[in-house]
Amino acid sequence: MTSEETLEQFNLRKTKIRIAVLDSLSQSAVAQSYSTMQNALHEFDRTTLYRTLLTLTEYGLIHKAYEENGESFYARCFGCTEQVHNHEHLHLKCSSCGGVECIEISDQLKSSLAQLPFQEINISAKGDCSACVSA
Amino acid sequence: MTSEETLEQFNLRKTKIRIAVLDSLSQSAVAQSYSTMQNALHEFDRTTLYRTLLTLTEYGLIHKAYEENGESFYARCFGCTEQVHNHEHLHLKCSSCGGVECIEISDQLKSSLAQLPFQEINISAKGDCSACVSA
DNA sequence: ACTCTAAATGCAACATTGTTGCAAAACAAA
DNA sequence: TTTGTTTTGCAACAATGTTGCATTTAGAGT
Repeated sequence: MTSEETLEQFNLRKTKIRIAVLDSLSQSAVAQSYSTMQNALHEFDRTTLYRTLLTLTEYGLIHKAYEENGESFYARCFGCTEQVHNHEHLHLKCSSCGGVECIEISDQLKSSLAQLPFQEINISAKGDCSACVSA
Repeated sequence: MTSEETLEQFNLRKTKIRIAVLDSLSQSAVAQSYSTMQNALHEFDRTTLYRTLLTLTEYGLIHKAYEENGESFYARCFGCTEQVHNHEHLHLKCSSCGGVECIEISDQLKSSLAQLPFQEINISAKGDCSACVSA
């Protein structure tokens, strides 16, 4: 599904920056930092980017995968809605390249987490991402 | 063990702010935000607080329990050293009071996490903290 | 107690991000 | 195309992250 179709599906206006952000995150294997996106989308005002990320997060199209020292990383959501967030993966901050990767978790870990009486459980870890390991 | 004794054990100078930060976090049941500490320790410069938190984190006396929207929460470490971090608990951000609580995790979850090939695994969740639930 | 040296602090300064208000521009429906 | 609503761009400010440097302090030795 294209970014335009996705926005349409969620009844969101198809603006340039929303399409650009969705396109960018959809094509990226790793989560992108706010500053990276700001550089890539320098044609837009940073406030607009800020609010775009808020809106897309609110509607469950993207999620904040990782945050450290004031730097936020965003990734495309798959299978999330405004009501149900399905983030059954962990976020790996690469000690080598600094990137953030979303990684699927085992069924065992999923069931352990499912027993917890909390919402929006998020696991982050540090290590080497797949790109850096294979390099 | 007193904060002074702890600092001595780690070969850290016993300065006023370090003792104050350790005392404060040791007595607190929940993690404290940077801004909270800054208000409580307004006699010290915020840069000094910033560097104190860095140093105490580096030596494993405290840890950053949670970070969201640029607000960091710190908690006392127990059983951590500079080399080995033993953060086998999750950090619960209370949807009600906004506080951050450290919660022990089950052995099952611990063993699931132990199988992962990553370091510094951190679990955060949102829900109601024990104080707000019982209130 | 005094001195010395390394470490820590306070202050200034700047970058980045978070956040809000408001007028102008863009979008979507009629 | 017109119109009403939403979004954007810009200004502005707060908070935090971060560094450099001169001053002060802590701890060791005398």
